[in-house]
Amino acid sequence: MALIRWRKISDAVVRRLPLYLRVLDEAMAAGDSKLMSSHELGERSGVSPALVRKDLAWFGEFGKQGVGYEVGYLREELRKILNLDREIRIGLIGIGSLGHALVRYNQQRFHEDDRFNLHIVALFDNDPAKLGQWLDSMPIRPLEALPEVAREQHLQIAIVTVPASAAQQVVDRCVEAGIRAILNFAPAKLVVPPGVHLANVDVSLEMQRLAYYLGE
Amino acid sequence: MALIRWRKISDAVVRRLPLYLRVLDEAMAAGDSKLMSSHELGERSGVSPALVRKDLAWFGEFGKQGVGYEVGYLREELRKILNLDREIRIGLIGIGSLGHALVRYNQQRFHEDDRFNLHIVALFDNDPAKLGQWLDSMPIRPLEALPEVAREQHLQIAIVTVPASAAQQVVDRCVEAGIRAILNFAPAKLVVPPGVHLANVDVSLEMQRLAYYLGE
DNA sequence: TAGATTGTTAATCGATTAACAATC
DNA sequence: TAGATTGTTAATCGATTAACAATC
Repeated sequence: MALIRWRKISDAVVRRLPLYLRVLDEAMAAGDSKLMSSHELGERSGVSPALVRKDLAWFGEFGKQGVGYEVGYLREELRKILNLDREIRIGLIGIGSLGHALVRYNQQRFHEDDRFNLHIVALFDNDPAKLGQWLDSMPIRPLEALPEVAREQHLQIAIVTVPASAAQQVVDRCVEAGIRAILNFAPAKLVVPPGVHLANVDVSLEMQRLAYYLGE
Repeated sequence: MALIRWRKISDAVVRRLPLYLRVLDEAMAAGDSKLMSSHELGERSGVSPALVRKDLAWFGEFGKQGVGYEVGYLREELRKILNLDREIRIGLIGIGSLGHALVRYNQQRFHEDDRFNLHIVALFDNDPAKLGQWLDSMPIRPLEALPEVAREQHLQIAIVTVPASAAQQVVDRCVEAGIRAILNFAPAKLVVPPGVHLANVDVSLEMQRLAYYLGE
């Protein structure tokens, strides 16, 4: 698989891989048939069968002609491709109500599923009232501790849940601390240098987008 | 604008309109120049100038050649196009920690900005322990009250923050209650009939997607 | 073997960009 | 007027779909 990565995989493809993985996880949990065709995998993930095959083919040959894909095997391969076969350690910056919700959700998921490897392991906030508080047995630290903690705790992803006005500054600090993947919830257009990956979850943008369709 | 809607506007276009609106809001708040070119609007929203002009042209002629777009005017037009020029009433279903966070965020935004018209006005949850509780001066009601409340309160959007296992059922109830726009936070592929619009915010999908890039 | 489904190439579709006449 | 920028058309680019030989 790494062999084939010289050709850059488009973002549209990468976006669908977790969708496929989820379907395989569900099939595994439900004890469905050991085999799944691109037709069924596509059906259950909302993607055409041809596109499923094309997406997977970027990374290797995982199926058997006339048979389909072996659920357990394809699932393991997708986990490797997405780097989800090992623990990924995450720092969360901004411990407001959304931050709380994300920590809670993540802890639950992490503890009830031993194959779920995304793990929030460090919390940061600059509000003096929050410093010293603990959440899920993690201390809330000042942002200035980020470089040190990032190194010691091997943080690889940062989740940013601070107000929009502080977000760019916080992201800059993350980049300085060597973090190369950031999930931003602040409603702001942020800039990161090449090589750093930024994903945005913008709830108010989604709501405004939905409002458009009310006029139809 | 409504005149031109016989030709269906693509989802990619609709997705960018709130981006433009946000830039105009910010320019307005900052008291920037009264005029903005497609170049600047594009720069600040991360879209090419040509695409900005093309997107806007679907809805009318809002600019002046040689001059640009009048910030206040274009903003008002975009608000109309997005139906954000009047109050949009929203029901929230599933009052867990994420639901709490969304209510809190929405109330704050709604009260501090009198032009922000997206308003969560009704709360639902089926957990008996939560029924009878109040949140931000709204009672938490059972889901079975949805059809009645949707009618009385003129709910137009539903936000779904229930567990994945309950999400399809909840969405079906929303549709029955006449709601035609749904924002789903549950990590599940949901099905809605034609004419109903579904937007998904899937945090774990975004995280898994980011994890991919850690391998580069 | 016969039937089914993959991996892959060619065709299509749609979205973005480039270019420029119109015009403020 | 001269310079600038829109609205719009044509060209390009990339992503999806259709089709099918390979093969299990």
